[in-house]
Amino acid sequence: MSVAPKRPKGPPLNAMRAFEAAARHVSFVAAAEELNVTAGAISQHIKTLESWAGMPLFRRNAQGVDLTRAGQTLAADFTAAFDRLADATYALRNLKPNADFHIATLPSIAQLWLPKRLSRIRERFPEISFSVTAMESPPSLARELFDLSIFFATPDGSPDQISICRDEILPVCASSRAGLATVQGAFPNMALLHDQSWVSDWSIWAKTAGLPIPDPQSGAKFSLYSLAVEEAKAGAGALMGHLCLIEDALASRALTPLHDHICDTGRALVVQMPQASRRRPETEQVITLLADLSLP
Amino acid sequence: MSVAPKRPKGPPLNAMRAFEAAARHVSFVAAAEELNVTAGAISQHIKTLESWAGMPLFRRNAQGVDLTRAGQTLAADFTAAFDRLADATYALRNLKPNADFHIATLPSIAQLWLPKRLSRIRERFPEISFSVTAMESPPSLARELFDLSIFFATPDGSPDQISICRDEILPVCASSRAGLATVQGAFPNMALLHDQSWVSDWSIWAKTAGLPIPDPQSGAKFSLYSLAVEEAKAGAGALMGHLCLIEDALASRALTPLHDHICDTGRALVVQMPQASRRRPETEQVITLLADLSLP
DNA sequence: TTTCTTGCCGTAGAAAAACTAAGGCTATTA
DNA sequence: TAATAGCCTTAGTTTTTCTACGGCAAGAAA
Repeated sequence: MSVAPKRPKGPPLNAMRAFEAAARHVSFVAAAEELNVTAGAISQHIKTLESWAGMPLFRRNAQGVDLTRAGQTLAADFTAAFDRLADATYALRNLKPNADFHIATLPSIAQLWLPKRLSRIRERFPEISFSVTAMESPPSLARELFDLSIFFATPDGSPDQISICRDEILPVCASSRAGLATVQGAFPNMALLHDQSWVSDWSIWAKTAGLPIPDPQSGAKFSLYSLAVEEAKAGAGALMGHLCLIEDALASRALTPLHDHICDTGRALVVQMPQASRRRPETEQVITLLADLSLP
Repeated sequence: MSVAPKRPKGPPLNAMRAFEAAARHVSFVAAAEELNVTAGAISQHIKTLESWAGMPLFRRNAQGVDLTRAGQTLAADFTAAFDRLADATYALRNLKPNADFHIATLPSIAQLWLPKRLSRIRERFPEISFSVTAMESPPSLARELFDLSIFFATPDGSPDQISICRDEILPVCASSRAGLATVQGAFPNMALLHDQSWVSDWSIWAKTAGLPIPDPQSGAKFSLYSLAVEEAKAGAGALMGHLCLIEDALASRALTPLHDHICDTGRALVVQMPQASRRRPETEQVITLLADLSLP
């Protein structure tokens, strides 16, 4: 006769959220990044949930995790539930008229492309504060409270995204060294500069240009593209330039093309917004201002 | 140029849950009871949410709370979301084959009606542990992890509930005092005994019996009906007996009716189960055993 | 092979969140 | 006029959650 004094407690909400994120990403580290915590925290949450359920939900392999049968069954339910909760959260946030407008984007876009546009946007909406969060890969707008994300991507035709311009690349260097580069036999006749996460830029360009480059991954690597741009301006070598990111440097003649072949990477600068019901009223206008080409 | 380093954080999950419960009950204390915390905790959660949202969600009046316009808008969204989450939670719990089976019921039912039936149920399902949680009012099975609730209620014809027997009352007292009670002019000729939450029992019976009782709310009040039953057995006075709760005492002649009028309160002993998708597989059989009248 | 890298685990201590307890205030009920 | 019912606030405690960091195992690279 066990007369329990307390109502049965469900599992902790935070543990459920951690499980949902981990299941969706099939990765503890990715879930941790989404939730802004360490992977250890995710691991503990999931252990809590597993011990509540009395069975394992993930199989831990050395090179990653995957869901058990039970875990798979649950993941769908939890994702549906947290989707609804995200709806409610957006609704809550959107009640506030002048809440912060959050933009997620690549560090390079944040530094090289956005500032000019953002200042015009701020002029247009002086009462709203615009926050920019830099990250390496696009957040899920179904889950995180961003009002806009701007990344290089292959457009998928969804009505929630708008393609601003194609991602076109061509080699550039400091104008002061431009003359020297092309006269010799080897191309380019100087060190290569790379962004750490775009190390294959030179190979891609070389292939479409039909210009064999001996060792297209050699050279200095920078964790931020803007650092590589600065180095290039300073004459440190040749950089594979993404047109939309170096428009200023080209206009001011700080950088000069090393070759006239422009390679289209097939991707584009894509602005993605949340599903219609979650959008801030300003969204459309902000996008118009972002896409506007008539900049000073 | 505010480049925020961190992803925007949503409101704390626990605050959302507290808000949802408070909005549904339109009461902080009721929400607190459902969530097994104090009202102060709910109050703080809601304040957290309100400060996150930047606007009040509840209006605090001296005799209770009510939702603001904004709060009303949100309540529906949050309730939908937590309903889904409850689905997921039930699914998680139901993965475990022999998880505890939780029954919610009135203290009086738990003490006077359930034990006999429960022991037969335990015989039938020796591998499952049955927990009984006593509470004053039925929990929401859409939200709390109970597998069954048993309360006095007016049946509403839902397929998720089964009516076991009508709630019929008649006055009783210790058999040793039965002869004395009815001979005098006043009825009953002894002190009245009451359960604190059923103080109008005597009035209800008196009205249908056509027997005026001078002061039907006077007499000793007990916080538990079973205490009143014990007192009655000990000869302390007359109790309004609920037939299904005193069946044993009547059978053993520890208590004797003081009058032959039986009053139907219009309510019934109702067993309620969660919606079909959330039920434990044993539920139907458990109910059959509960409803079975052929008891020793 | 050996070494590097990636991703999860475990533990301990630190930080943050949540909860309780207790005293106050206001309006309704007796 | 008192008692009751609800909510509030504050302070202090308890519980939860998080980070930091050393470990381990498997696959990739040298």
